[in-house]
Amino acid sequence: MKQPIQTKEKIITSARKLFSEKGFKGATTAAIAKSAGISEGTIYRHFTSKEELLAACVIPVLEDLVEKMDIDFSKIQDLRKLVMTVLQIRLESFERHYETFRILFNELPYSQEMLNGYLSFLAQQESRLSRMTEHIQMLGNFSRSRNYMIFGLGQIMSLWLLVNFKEWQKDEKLAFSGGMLHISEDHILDDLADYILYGISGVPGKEHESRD
Amino acid sequence: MKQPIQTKEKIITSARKLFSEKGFKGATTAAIAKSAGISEGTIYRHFTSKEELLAACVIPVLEDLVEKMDIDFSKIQDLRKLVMTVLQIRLESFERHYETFRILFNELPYSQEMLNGYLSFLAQQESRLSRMTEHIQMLGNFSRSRNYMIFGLGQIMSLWLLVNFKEWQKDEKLAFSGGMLHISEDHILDDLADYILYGISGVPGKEHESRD
Amino acid sequence: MKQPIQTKEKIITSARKLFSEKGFKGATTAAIAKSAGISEGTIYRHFTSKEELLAACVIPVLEDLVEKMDIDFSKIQDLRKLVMTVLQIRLESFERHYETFRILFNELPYSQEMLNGYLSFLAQQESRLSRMTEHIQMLGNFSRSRNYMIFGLGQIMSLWLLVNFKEWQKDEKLAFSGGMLHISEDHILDDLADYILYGISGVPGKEHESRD
Amino acid sequence: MKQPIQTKEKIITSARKLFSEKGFKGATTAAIAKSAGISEGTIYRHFTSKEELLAACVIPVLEDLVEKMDIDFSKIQDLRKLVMTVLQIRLESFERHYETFRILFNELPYSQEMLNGYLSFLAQQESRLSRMTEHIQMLGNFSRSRNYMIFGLGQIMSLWLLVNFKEWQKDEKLAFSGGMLHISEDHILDDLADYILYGISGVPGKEHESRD
DNA sequence: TATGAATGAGCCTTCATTCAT
DNA sequence: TATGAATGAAGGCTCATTCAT
Repeated sequence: MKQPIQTKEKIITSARKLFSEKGFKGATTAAIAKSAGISEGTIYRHFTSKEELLAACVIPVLEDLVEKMDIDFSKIQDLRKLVMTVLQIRLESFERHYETFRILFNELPYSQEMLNGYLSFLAQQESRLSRMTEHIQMLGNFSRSRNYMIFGLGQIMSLWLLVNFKEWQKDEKLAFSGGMLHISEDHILDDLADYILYGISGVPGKEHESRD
Repeated sequence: MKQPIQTKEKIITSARKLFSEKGFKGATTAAIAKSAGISEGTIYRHFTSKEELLAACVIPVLEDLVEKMDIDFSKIQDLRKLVMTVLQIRLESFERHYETFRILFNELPYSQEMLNGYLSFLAQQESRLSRMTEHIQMLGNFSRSRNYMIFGLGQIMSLWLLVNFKEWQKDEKLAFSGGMLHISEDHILDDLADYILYGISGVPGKEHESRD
Repeated sequence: MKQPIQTKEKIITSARKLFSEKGFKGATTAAIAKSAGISEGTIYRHFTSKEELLAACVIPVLEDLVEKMDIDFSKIQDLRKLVMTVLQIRLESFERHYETFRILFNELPYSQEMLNGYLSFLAQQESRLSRMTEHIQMLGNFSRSRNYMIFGLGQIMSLWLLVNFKEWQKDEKLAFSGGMLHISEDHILDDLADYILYGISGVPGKEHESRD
Repeated sequence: MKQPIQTKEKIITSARKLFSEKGFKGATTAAIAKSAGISEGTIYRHFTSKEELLAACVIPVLEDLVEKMDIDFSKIQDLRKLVMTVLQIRLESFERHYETFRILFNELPYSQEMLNGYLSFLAQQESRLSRMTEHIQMLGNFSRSRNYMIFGLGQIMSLWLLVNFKEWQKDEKLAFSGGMLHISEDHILDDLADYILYGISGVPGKEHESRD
């Protein structure tokens, strides 16, 4: 028996790349097979359909994420550190699994299955987040803004947009200068933490800077 | 003469619906024609290609947006009010043109043309936003956080997610209860304004509420 | 009543041009209507089908030809002159009705109807040619080569090719230099008459020239 | 492995037949597939487009012709024999590759590509023909008629017409009796050679026959 | 008579999937 | 398990023809 597992992995890797670049419908099984260096028929030895292959591209990453998120935040006593930690984990995930997240976010609207999958992922995170929120309140006697969770998701989207802009620049697909959006990567997580904690009013007591 | 304009509008309306539901590739010209109650060939008397039809679905809305954004913010002297105004306009746009924005955001990654179109739209808004930011600073002696623009985009995405959740519920496509995310629509813009202004630390001096 | 005859003629003229350029299938009714400056529906006021329009392009010219050929060759007493006359008439026809002949020859293979039409035209000419042949023999005591009629058709094709080469050059469609085929138009009919009368052995008694 | 080569050949054979009968536009891929006993999609595993299939029908025959024409005429010392040889080769080509030549001649006017291809074929033959002509002159001290090449093409067209008449009769597509044109196939090449050498004045010294 | 919007059958082409080897 | 030729159901698009005005 030749390495069937390697073959399966090769297919998934190629599929992930092409699904992310061209979308689910835009990536043909022929292109995937060619990119994986195998024949078209072989795909159907390992997956019963193109849809199943799509799932195989996304699910393991999602599972990996759940695992990665399994951190005991209760040990973190500094609120800012806690926020930073969460942001860092997310940013890292987006960067490491860029292709998978592109697939996820782009196909989500068309696939009830993926949508439910992702929402159940969010639901799993919910209790964790609730606990974290309590922890946050305890730490800083902060008000918990109503609707904070959806605002938080939006914040996460900032990170996702950032990663996308970076990837686009890498591919030189974009005449776009990050400059237009005044993105300075060096401090982005610090700034985002400040923003989350204090909004545009800034850190209390800290001198107002006029930087951009 | 039969009503040529009505026909064209019917096609665009049907196309917008189907493009938004199934994506550009997923919506077939046959389905669009059927939904519009006309024959497939008729589409091609009004548009030279499916791509052109897509453009016809998106462009007028974008132009409408540019117009809608043409507000003189300098007259607004209250910072909170200014933030609320911007958020309200965006939320209204998302709600009124839900289908078009779905198309826009979902096809953006695959269409260099649309991407460039949207980025140039953003660029147009940039100087306006810069001026507004200065105005903001003047109003409240607020620090302008570095990277504020990308954070702002993320905040806008919160609104976009909100509209999506609402539409999904409307279609009963979703077993999802907004409750999971603790969304209470009544105060959402108020809360978001607070969040943008002061972050999770909340409005200074205001009693911390523990509501959700 | 506006000039319906003019309209009909305009349609035929445009159709002739387009059928000749693009072929019957390649010329669309839309293009014909546009070129004629009328609407597509109007074509069907004057012709029941595209096929009928094709016939209307070809038939009048064919009838005109029959008329033109109605010359009393018996009065011509010089054989060379007789041959020249026939060639001249044909060349003139090809030049004047270039478009129609293009249609005729190009669509002949696909249209049983046109083929039969053209063959019956040939058949009509047959008795005339027979009489002419007898006349020829009488004039010059020439042998009548067996199969002379099909050879004669081939000779006529030389003229047709000539006209085509000229038209192609006119359109600059062709990098082709008539030079390659050593065509010198000035003497072409003279030379062809010589060729028909004496073949490549040349006119007896005449000095052999080494011209090209 | 199934027989891929056989399949490709089957497609070409069917395409050649249908292109020749109905023309390029008149022959549909569906009809070709059905005639070849394969599915429509299979055509596109072997050819990237209908145009490429057309080329595949024509090119090999043209290449075969070039090869066939590679005869050393200098060894032929009898002029009549030389002429006969050339005519025989051409007639044989027309008969063997009847379908291909029909395609070639019928599509030539609409395809710049095929036209250029065929003209470059003619150009290749030109130097050969020039040499042959010199050879002819040497052999018989014959005059080289100006414009001989285009007249020669016309003569070749005689053969082409002949083959067409024969094929039409074979298909019983034609009420046409070759008799009308007084074609007697037995001696046709002999007669054509005579005609080319001596025109309608006939072979000098030979009794004038009054046969038809 | 003239219009031109509408039609719908049919064209070329693509692509996920199957199956004999 | 792997192959790759074959499939056939669409897909986007064209165009001769019709018909209400």
